[in-house]
Amino acid sequence: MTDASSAVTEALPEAGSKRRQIRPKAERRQQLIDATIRCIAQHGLSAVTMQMVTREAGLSVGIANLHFESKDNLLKETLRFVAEEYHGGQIEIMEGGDIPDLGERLDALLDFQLGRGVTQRQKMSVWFAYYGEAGARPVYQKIVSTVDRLAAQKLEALFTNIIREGDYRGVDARELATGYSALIDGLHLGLLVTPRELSKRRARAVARAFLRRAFPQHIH
Amino acid sequence: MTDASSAVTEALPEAGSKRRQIRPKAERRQQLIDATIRCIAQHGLSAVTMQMVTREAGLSVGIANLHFESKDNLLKETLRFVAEEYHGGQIEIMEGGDIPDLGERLDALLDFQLGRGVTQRQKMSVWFAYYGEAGARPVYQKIVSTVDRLAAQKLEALFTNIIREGDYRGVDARELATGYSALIDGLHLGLLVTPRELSKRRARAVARAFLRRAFPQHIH
DNA sequence: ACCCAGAATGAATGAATGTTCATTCTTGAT
DNA sequence: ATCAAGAATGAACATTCATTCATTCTGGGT
Repeated sequence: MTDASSAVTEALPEAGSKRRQIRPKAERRQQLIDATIRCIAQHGLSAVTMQMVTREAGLSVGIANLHFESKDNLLKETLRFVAEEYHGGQIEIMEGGDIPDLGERLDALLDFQLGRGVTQRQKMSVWFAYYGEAGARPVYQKIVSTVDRLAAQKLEALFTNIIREGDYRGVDARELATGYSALIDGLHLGLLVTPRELSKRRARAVARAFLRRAFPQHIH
Repeated sequence: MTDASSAVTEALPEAGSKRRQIRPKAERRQQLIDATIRCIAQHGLSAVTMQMVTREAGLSVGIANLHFESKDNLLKETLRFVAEEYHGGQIEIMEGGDIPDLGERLDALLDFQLGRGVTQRQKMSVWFAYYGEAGARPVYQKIVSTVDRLAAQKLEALFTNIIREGDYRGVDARELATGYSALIDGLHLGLLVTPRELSKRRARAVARAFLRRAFPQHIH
């Protein structure tokens, strides 16, 4: 027990902190999800491996199967996290009483949807990686459509209020909401796949022009 | 073995034609690309294997590496095929002298983009499967942006002509073309991921409303 | 000071996959 | 009828990956 070797081993601070740390389950789960997002963005969903994710997280391979039961599940939970983060942010703005002016609320929504947080390559990559698999994986479809439906309802409600306030004629809130959502999705796609041709600045201008054509009094 | 087992085996016509057929290279390539498209749509890009594709094509595994040098290459060529098919169709309509009336040409474009041929789940799945990987694979980005750029130019030219013809004020052809393309992409995404909430019929109505707001004289 | 529940590790395992290549078969020319 | 060119086959191989689990380690409770 007075053996010196164990003391030396224990005091090794060289290659990062090698020290094994015990942390609560929730924290480790988030750590792994974050690492998964980075891996998907950098290598693509189809190239992601468990070894890759756990190395990125600075953890061992066993831990991933301890907190998530399988790779499939880790990927599923990662999608759920990204989907809820995005839609949660949207919904907070749309139903938030923080911004009473409807025009300003539209602006805030647009800023969120095409702003720094969401249009990070990381997040967009994850987003579309899952969309790509959604056709073949009902689980992904379900996760996305669940949050999607709620956001669509809130957006439609916001548009309905704006139409009433501005007394706009010949505008269908539901149809316009579908169009606006599709437009934002399409712009995200452009930002991801052809960033050379579409800057964030221009994407914002395009979305703003769409809203201005529909609600000229509210967007200047 | 009193029965003529070997003769029976040879004459088995039951499970498709077992007979080995020799066909020209170009035909086999297309056969494999078609099978790849079906596999991606059904199982997702990340689940596609060479065995799966060759079985779907009714061929052996070796043949794929004979005509394409690797799996990577097969996938790359499949993307190129789909991309060129889609953009080629668009461009033909946009620059085609077949339809002199500009409003009708817009209609034809919309019908193509949201019509039977393109919105087959198969094609859309492939489309977005690659978009999902594009963030991590420069090769895919390049293939898509090459054809994309040309289509964008043609669309801008068409819009410019329409703006001149209709004497529309305060409309920027370039900005509108970007918006329209993004809208179509977003609608495809909706058709793929949430087909329950977005029918083809409604997608068409949404796109048409977008155009009508911009070019009221040309779309009725 | 001691203990132990359970967090963390990573080598081992078995299954799956891309690629190769020795062999077989088809076709058109001779 | 014969033959060569090359198209087609699929068992074999090497690699990679997800998952397991015997073992080690940590920190809060006593």
